[in-house]
Amino acid sequence: MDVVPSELNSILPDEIMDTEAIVMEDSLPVASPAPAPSGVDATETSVSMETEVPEIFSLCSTATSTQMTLALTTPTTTDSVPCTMNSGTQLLLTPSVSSSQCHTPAPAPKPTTLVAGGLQKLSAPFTLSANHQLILNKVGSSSGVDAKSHGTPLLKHEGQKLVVTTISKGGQPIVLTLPHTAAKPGTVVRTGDATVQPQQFKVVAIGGRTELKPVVGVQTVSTASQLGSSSPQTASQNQQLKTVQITKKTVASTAGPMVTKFIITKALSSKGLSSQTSVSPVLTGRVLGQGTPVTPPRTIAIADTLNSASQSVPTSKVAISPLMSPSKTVAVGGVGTSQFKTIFPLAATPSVQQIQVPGSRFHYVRLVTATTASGTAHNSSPSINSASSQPAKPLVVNTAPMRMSVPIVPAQTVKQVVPKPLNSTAQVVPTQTQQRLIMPATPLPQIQPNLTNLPPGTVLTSAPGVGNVGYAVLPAQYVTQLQQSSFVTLASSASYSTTTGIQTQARMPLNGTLSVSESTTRPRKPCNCTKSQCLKLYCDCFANGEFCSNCNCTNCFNNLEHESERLKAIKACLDRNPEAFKPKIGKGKEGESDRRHSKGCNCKRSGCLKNYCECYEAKIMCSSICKCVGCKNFEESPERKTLMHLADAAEVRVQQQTAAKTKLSSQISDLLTRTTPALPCGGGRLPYTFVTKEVAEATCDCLMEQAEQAELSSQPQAVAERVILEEFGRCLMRIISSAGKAKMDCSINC
DNA sequence: GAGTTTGAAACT
DNA sequence: CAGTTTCAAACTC
Repeated sequence: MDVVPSELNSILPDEIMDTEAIVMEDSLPVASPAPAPSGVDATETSVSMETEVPEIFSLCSTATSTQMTLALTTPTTTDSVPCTMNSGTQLLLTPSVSSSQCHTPAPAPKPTTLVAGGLQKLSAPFTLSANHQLILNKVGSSSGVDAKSHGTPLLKHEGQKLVVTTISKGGQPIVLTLPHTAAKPGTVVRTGDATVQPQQFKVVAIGGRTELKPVVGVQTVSTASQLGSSSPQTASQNQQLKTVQITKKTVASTAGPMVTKFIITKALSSKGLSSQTSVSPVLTGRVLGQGTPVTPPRTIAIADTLNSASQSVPTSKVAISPLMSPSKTVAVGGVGTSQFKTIFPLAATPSVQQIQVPGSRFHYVRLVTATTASGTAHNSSPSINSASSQPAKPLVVNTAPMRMSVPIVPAQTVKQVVPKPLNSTAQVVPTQTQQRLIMPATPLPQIQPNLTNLPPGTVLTSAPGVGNVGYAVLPAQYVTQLQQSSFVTLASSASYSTTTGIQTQARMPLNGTLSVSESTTRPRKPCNCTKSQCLKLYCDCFANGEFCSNCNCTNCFNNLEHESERLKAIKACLDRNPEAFKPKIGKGKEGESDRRHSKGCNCKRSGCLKNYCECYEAKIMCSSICKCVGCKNFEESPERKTLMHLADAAEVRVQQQTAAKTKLSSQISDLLTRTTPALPCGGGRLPYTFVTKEVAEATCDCLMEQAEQAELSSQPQAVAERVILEEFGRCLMRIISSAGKAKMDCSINC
């Protein structure tokens, strides 16, 4: 069987699956290139906006009498995952392995692994392993059979084939048989051969869960197709591959040390304006767990801590956005209009579900607080408390599942959310029993009728003691701001900040000064609305589902202080146009350009060659649906070409200037570094200005004093010089010591 | 920076 | 749905 079942395909969104892959080398041979399955239309891999994710499967590869549980995510409190990245493109993780987790064939009352958890139907709660992450189970053949009999998806190796067996929604087994030869990203290769063959999987984060899905040829075809390539080979040429390599050594495996290597390959289209390329991908921590910060140029944010306790996740409908993976930041659209969704990694991996409503620009996130026990999320502890104390009155959400919408952040707001471990007082990643999710989310009243009073930006929290579902809804820019600003504190033990407080934090960092990140990475230009109260689509902030922040608007109601007004305005806009908040730039019909204005422009005097024109502003050409007059924004337009050349030239100049400035700054920095003494403790370098005129004079005085004393005591010249030099050395030490102390004091005070 | 132009949004 | 008004951004000087 060489064709992926449609059920499986349906859960593999192209945008997610095309761009990521994990290569598992677990004493597994490297596979030869896998031919893309023929006769499969690449479009089949596309996923509807709202996708049912029927299964989470664990991949259990049979290995001869060896049993290994391999967690892709950060292990738990008992496991540590050293994480390194080479050349900024590869991340090496070395998780320890529990040898006895995966293969338990018998059903457990409180399943702790996927294998033991039974059928992983989306609609039914399931239990993840200790760290709530995908577990690759390497089991013996006999164990695999047992596990399969319990409905656990298995990844079996049969010669040259990798068979992923699971149960579809309809109860039908889904068997994914991998081609014998598969060596390319986006293909799945079997496991277990002595010959090294790359087995590649795609990490699919679904609603907070990360699933490792084998990449099959169909996906490869899709990728190639999307990237405009006619073959997988061409596709690979057009892609930049970001690889996350996870190396695992079994520690307790009965089979002895094993090395498992995962390679998460992020493919980026080289097409500058394509939706796949506008942003460096971010792999949130669900995939790999606690990670070491990754260095540029390509940042792969590895998620933070994970719980060790079992958690259940009531999964009903998990949205896989066709636009992006939930665990990464993906550009949608093109320059100027690209939109991004930033999804935060959560500690409780399976507890965030994303749901996208067809036709909606919002991505709904369902956040379910996981518990430490095997109970469902409905029994979870509250994730965010102190709702009553918040002036903005965050709603206490009942236990019913609810959907959260996530406004997509405009292109300018693209940021790589890098969850970084904070100190004890600043913790973004929730603890084991609590979740703190700050999610760019906006509830859509028409979809969430019981939350019609929730305007975008409302922070939803669960009440202490009664909450089981924690929601935090914040405008997208807050997410990015909060994420990038280290001052954000989401301590699990502290009371959750009020909504007003959060907003204040977003606008004003805790230290009272505008943070560099905020000032330099502000999502977009501030608005200048004066009459619309920023509650009409005239306001770009409002139109983008964001709060006004650092804007120049007057009488602004686009904030948490005016929730009700804002909600009404949103509702009014949606009443007028249900697609008011949808991106205006989207994909056109088949055969047309990839991007086009959803409504078309109506320009009359600008020739569609000025930024008045929304098409031109979005750097796309006018299409047949435009009603513009005298349009010059078409492919062969000489005026357009001239403008483009001018724009390119201007861009080059800007880049050159930027490069020159950077170089100058670097040189200055080097100069300062070379001219400043190093602290004895190695804690940095002192500013050269520490040697002030007064310090120099005092030093000279000391030296002169020593010289005079030596002279008075009729010391030989050699002795006098030595005394003077010793005094000079003491002076230097005092200067250094004082500087270090001052620096330390400064750091404490600051 | 003030004034003008422009086209989308809002309104009728 | 079309015409008009309002609005804020883009643009010009």
